[in-house]
Amino acid sequence: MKKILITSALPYINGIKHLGNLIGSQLPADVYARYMRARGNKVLFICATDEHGTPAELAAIEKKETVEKFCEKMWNIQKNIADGFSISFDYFGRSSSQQNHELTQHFATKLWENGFIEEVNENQFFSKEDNRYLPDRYITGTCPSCGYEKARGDQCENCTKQLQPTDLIDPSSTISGSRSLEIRKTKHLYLKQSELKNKLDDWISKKDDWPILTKSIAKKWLHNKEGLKDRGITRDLSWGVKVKKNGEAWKGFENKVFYVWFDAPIAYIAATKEWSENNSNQEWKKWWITDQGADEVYYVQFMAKDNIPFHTLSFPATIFGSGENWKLVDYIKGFNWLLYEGGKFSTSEKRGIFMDVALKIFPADYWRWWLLTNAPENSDTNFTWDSFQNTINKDLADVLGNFITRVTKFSLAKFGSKIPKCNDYGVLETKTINEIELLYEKYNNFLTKIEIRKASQELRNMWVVGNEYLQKAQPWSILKKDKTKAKMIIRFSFHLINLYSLISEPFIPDSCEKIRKNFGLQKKTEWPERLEKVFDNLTDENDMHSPNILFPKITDSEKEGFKEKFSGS
RNA sequence: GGGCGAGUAGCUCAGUUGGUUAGAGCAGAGCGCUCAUAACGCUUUGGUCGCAGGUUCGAGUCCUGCCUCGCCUACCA
Repeated sequence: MKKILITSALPYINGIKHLGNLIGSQLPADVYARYMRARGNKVLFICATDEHGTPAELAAIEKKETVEKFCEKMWNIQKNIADGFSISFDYFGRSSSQQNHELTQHFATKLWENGFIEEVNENQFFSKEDNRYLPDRYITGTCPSCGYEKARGDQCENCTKQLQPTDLIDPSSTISGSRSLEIRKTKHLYLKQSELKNKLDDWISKKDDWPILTKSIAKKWLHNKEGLKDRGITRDLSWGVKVKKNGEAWKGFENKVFYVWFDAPIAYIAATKEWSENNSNQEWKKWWITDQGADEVYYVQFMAKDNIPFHTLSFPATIFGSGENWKLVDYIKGFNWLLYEGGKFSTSEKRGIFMDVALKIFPADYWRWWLLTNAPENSDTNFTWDSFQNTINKDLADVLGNFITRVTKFSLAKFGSKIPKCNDYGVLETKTINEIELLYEKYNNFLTKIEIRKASQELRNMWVVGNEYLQKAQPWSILKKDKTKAKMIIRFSFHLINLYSLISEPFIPDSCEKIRKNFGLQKKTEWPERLEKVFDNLTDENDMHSPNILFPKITDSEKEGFKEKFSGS
């Protein structure tokens, strides 16, 4: 038994996430968590909302709510949606928690003591009308380079030139449109990542097993022309973690908060602490502090590629710089983008499918299956309705669902509502078990290595074996001459169904639960080392209930309707 | 411009340290079965592995150049 800590990237609080966000972190993390639990490991699967920053404040203003209230509401919504997709978090916390405030301040204090934080004077735009400092991208003006009138303070979208907000001609606030902006001197804390560059480089260089995507992004940031840059970790906002040192206000930073990217990853630790304290224990230390047990933990992070720099560099820099015994990540699984019908998912243009809407139109397992079998592990993946329909109808309805239906209906019609007795297996059954055993081993290997697509293919291959078996065994014709043997075949088939309901659980947990319920199969168990065991463990008293269609097919007209509906504004 | 990745059957992809006739799923064709969500099973048609050179007894797999696509990053001389 191993201890495995799993975190998925924190979803930002300002809105409902789309399917790309789901497959980029929470969903594959859930597969891994479910698998590792099923294999008898001690798993802790943690996530939280990322709540601080200007976008959250603005979203709250738009909704005419206080930012606290807004975040609480959105946290609930995001939590419910995650539940809707059966994401098996052990704890879903919030970056705004008391624990995160304290830990963030603690890290800042340690970094300061160790000389990895410095105070830097900067000029920044202040909008009188909005009564706030404006982040670069919230300033609009004319691009000095190409004359485009709606260039943002960080970049001109027209000519792609990188800009400083002070470069803009006739700048205005994106929030209010106000032109009464002034440049104010303000002081910020910088994390001296550059001084930790070699340490980070050494650390990453040793990670031979990391995916190319993860390592190449990290290496690029370390070795580009300017090297690893120091980064500002404070902002002039009110919503966030107050800048404190040793628990007291940090002189000169009384009205500032830490920048989200600094406090967000710390929230992995803080959320674990929340979880722990809710249970009135100190378990969290065993997961996060190396000399208190965490050195035995295998820690895996899941995220989309845009988050990789923070997890390979910034957060480790925070941990290294603290000089304390915090657990570092052991493996980072990064994902590419999910595209929608060849283009990008777009919140503003309402293009693509969002998590709340997805749950309203199809069961979670449909989405899980398609997304996981097509996980953007090696390159961007394109979601199309045609592919979705085809994959679901073929894999879930025809291969798995129909196998279950044909066994069930036959058994009900010929033998009644009890699963027939008779474990007197013959050559064909042994052969079938052996065949699945081979696939099962591959499946386990892929899941261990977090190769989601490949694992899903092996799972499907195991489902196919069920249909092949029935075709060869032909219980419908055997029944005419040897009723006992027909019973044996059907019982064996039920054992296959039982097996599928166990091992498919990381991918389609809701359906697996439904299957077990419908057939009165035994409670969920750990996965066996050897499969023979599973083919022996149905009791004689299992009833089957409503043989409803488990996976209704997606019709052409449904598909066409959704294509139209989600094509964007 | 630089960095990274990808270009393999109609489509989506897999191809481990270079080794005998290049694989899977879907789609197509034929046959079989009738328990089943017209589902399933078996057989089968598709590939000069982006292009051109090179290394090697032998390259989809290594090297060089080029072309196309995607992502990241920078516009410095």
